[in-house]
Amino acid sequence: MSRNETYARIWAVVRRIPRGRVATYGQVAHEAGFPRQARLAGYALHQTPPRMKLPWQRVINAQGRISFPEGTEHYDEQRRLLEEEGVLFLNGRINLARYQWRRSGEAPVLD
DNA sequence: TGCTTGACCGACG
DNA sequence: ACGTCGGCCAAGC
Repeated sequence: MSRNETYARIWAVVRRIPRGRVATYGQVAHEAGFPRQARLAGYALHQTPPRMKLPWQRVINAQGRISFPEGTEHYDEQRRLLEEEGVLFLNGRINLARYQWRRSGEAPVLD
């Protein structure tokens, strides 16, 4: 499988994440068909051309945190975009139980 | 070619 | 709540 094909599959998954929800790198990789390759998802996003207008901000790490160091432009931008769509941060952390995107039929979303 | 790095993760102490 | 380690694998030098 070519590199572009691999990235295309990852991008396709990211595009499916609804507004106001988030997914982890590992989850995105897994659903794209690459289990245990979280880094691949991160790398694909890193390589995303800005003009693609992908909802990249909806991908966060498994700890419920933004993967950029706090205080960087990237961090601020991602956090702003997420808060704009209603995602709440508590101590720099997103509650995955509440905001993680799940395909219908899986795990309940609690309040 | 080989080595290091990284928008990662899960397990373990 | 830390820190460490091994697994992953594409990029970049």
